[in-house]
Amino acid sequence: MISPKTKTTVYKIGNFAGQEVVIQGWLSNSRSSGSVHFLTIRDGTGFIQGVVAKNEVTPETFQTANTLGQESAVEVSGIVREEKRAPGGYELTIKDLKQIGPSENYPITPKEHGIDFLMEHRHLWFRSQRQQAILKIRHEIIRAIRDYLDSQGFVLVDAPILTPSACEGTTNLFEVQYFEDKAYLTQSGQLYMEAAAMALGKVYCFGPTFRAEKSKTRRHLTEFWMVEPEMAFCHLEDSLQVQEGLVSFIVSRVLENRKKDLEFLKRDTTKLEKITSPFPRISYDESLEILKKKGLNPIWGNDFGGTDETILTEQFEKPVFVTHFPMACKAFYMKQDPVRPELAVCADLLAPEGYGEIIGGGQREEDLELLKNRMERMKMEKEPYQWYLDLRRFGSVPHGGFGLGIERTVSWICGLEHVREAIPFARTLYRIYP
RNA sequence: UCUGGCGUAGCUCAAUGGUGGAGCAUCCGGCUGUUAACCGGAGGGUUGCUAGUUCGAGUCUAGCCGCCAGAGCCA
Repeated sequence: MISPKTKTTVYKIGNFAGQEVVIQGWLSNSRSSGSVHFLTIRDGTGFIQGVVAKNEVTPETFQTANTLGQESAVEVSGIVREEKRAPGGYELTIKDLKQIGPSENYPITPKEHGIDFLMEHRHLWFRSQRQQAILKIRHEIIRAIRDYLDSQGFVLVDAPILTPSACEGTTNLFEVQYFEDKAYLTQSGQLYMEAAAMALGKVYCFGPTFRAEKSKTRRHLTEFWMVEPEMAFCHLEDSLQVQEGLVSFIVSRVLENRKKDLEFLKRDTTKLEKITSPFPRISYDESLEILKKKGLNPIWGNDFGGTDETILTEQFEKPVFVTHFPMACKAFYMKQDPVRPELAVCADLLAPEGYGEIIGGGQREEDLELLKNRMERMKMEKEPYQWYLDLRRFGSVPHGGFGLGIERTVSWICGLEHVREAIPFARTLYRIYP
């Protein structure tokens, strides 16, 4: 074992210029020029090139450097040296090298690979620099969400994953055996958050949600993460201000703390720098006018398709709120507009650059009779929802909230082609391995 | 579920209906500044599966399987 005193990480290596340090990591790539081996070592905090020269190390160490396979686990000891040619500014002149865990025939070579192969090897793929950058940005986004909501006085209330019935439809739920009964994996914690908001005022849940939809697009996963804030004594405009505050805070924190990762992903950060409060608001009716001017033929009452969203968001540099959708395309709990009952008091937030809907939200129907009537019209069973109707029987207040999709947000901020890269282990229609 | 596309070496891809190849990876050799290093050599194949057309099928036809992109639905 090499002395643990000088152990450090690639991230902190600049503090040790001229000194001998120990790095523990993996060999991500190697090259050789005969008497000099160049080993690219990664340790989770960064990548650094180690140089092993034949006349500076023992023959055994030199031979080890020559035979290490890609992704071998190693412990190296070497002198930190400033090096203008190195991408990180520093190199390691290796003095000693130990193989901790061997690796032979690593499947992901330094050449291009197809997406199916990479997804099949997801457990190894995210050792790559690109995937590490995405995972770090995802972490920063989640941290920013919690920091922001916590600082605004929200209380985290965990919603159940196993639920007795559907929040919305029933066809797109994963059914599981629950002892003698059937249960479903949650598709939203929102109804539970309404209960929590009546106890604590401002709450949010953060967890996985599940949709058994047979969707096969770059924006869909069957298991994805959502943050769902819910607020009592809240009108639509209050909720929109929380949303634009949250989203602009997320973007600014990623720009502040993960600039290098964004650069590695070749993300155009000038577009992200424009994401500041407030965001534009247009009504559903206005959005149809915009689509008509662009030569499309939208039908009033229908939800947007992917093309509609792309064209709409191209009109704005910031995310845009589309408010007051027709009741017909929204869930039973949405509050209907008192002036125009065919509309819901709701808003979706569409991300720029064609990334589509990242938030859906609105005010909830707080009137017991209106809610019961609507459930009857939609032929819903009322028995499983008695607890939910209780919220309207005992001190009902105007309230609302929203759900922000984590993977779509990560995908937008990172500039990804597909949400499957925005989550560590993606679950899609045809993939549940690894 | 629907529409379109693809399936050839471990990986990424070539191959007019007529002897299945290249680059990378692997193994061997060379090189003291490489950056997806480079140079020389070697091994590596039930062309997704089944049936059919044909003197002859990786190539054409049908069915099935797998994957990709999009639609619907949604965050």
